[in-house]
Amino acid sequence: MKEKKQILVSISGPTAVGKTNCSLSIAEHFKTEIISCDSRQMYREMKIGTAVPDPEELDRVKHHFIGKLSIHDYYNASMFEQDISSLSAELFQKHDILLMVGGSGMYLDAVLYGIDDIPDPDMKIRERLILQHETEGLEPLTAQLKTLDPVAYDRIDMKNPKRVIRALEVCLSSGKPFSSFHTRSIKQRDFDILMLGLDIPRETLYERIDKRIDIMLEQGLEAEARILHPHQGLIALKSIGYREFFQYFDGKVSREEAIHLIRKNTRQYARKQINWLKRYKSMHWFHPDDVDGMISLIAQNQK
RNA sequence: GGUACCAUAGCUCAGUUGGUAGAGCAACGGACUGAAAAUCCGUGUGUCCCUGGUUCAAUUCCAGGUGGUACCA
Repeated sequence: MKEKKQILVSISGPTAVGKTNCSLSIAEHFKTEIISCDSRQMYREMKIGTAVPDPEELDRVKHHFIGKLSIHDYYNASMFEQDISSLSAELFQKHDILLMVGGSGMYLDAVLYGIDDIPDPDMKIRERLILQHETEGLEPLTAQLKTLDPVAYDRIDMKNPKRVIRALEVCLSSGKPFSSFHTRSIKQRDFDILMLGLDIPRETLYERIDKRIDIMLEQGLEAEARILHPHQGLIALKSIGYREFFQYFDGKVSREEAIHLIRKNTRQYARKQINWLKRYKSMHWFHPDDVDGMISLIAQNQK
């Protein structure tokens, strides 16, 4: 008895392009479930600013990973990759098609290619390096990396503090060069991955972004941010929509400026997402309204 | 209708004592292996309103036109 092909259908696209709506229709058509590939919708305290599907939408189709974390939890792309590996194994028992929906590029990479097994970050070392960067600048760190891992030194952007600190912390905690952990291989999986990308004209996208921000403000984004303000140092709260309100609460900008910044940063974020997604040669691009087109492409791939 | 002022990047405006121009805000391009909605790198995108005149050379000076603003009728 021949089994039907199992496909993980990834639906991605820039923020506000219309992923939720179109993925609900597709999931209903295939009577399947949705796994979120959105690094911020996982935090249950951040609902309005991350535009999670509303309760009625969550009721229509079973969603996974939304609200599974607290802002106080540590999480990363590698953990996401592990989570999706085990969850998909479980869900493919019931479904031949699974939807993965979201625009977090690095998480997508982790699913599509796998992510190398690198020792977990040692937070003490990381904090020490961050402190050193603040007090002495980037220079000593890049110099140290050059001796510990010349390969990484050549490969990594030496002007980017986060990259330099990351490489160094792995070298220091493992005793081996950071670059030695990179296998540059693609992980084999027992299911196919079909990449769908949503795209609309830039101008329309920006209109949708503005509209969405208006809705967030109506829904009480400011109040949500106010509650989270005491925790503004957390990584999760570096998110757009929150960090700008924190600047306002801290008296650094006016409320009007903060909202203006939210609009601008969201547009820039959307551009970066588009830029990231353009790299996937296997991406099939669709207008979000073309649900039928996506459904027939998925059906074709099942054969 | 008259007078004055203005017209330069997507927007607000600088500027060139005549040698084809630059700020802010926007916008755009790119990188990415455990912080990724993070972080980092890069780009001026222009018929200087139009037509003619003076000049080796006009976005700049002159004339006319067009559009705008203010005031007077």
